Amino acid sequence: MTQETAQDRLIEELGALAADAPDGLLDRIAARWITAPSPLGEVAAAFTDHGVAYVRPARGFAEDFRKRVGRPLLPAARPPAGLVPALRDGRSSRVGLDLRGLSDFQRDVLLAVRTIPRGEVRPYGWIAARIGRPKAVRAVGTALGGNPVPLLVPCHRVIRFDGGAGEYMFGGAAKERVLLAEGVDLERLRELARERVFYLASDTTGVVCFPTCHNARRITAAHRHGFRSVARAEAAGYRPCRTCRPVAAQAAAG
DNA sequence: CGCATGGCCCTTA
DNA sequence: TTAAGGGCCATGC
Repeated sequence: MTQETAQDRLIEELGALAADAPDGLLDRIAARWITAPSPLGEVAAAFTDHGVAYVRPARGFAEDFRKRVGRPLLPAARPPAGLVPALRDGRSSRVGLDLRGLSDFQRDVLLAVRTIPRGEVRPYGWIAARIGRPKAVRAVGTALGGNPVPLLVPCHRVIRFDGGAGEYMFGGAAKERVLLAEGVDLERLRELARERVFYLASDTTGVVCFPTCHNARRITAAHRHGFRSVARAEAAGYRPCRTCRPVAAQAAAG
């Protein structure tokens, strides 16, 4: 018998045991799941008593879950509060997550990504800087590739510094589609990038932002100035926005 | 500019 | 235990 078959058998038996257990115990052993519409199509979400642990397309979900999480999976009577709207349009970010079993690094990455507001994007390097590992840029991408809860941890809002969408577990096109649904104009970001503009500043507030920061979007054309780096903006007398925190992606960039 | 390359660091096989 | 490689990025032609 292969190891995988043995493992499947074990999971199945655990599930059978769990089915007869009292409710409280059951919910500590098994996960529950629901399906819901999302910009990626119909998705399913599995949750434990700690929070949502896994989100993937509804098609083939149970098998994906078994491979990745390996814990009995039972249907849920109702989803946790806020989950369905969060999956539908990414507006509610208050859904509890079960991130046990992840590395510290991956958890740090996911929690940082969760702070990116709907309608905005940040580069991979910004996440790296935020978690105190400014050089672990590629590793951030690796960590996001393993995001167990896409949409809830909005990894689609992390893009390349040059305005390219970058990779995505469901493909780059899907990433652009989700961002478009959230109101992000990637085309404009790429245009700016072509002119070497990665930050926008306002000469009325003296603040420099990432272009998608809601503060940056209110700058009128007459007062808007583009910059190639935070360092250059600071040299021109601007300070980084305290909302979007455009820390210098790389210290050397001048 | 567009492309290639080298550095970086976490994860997996 | 190690080595290879990835959802990147700055730099050098």
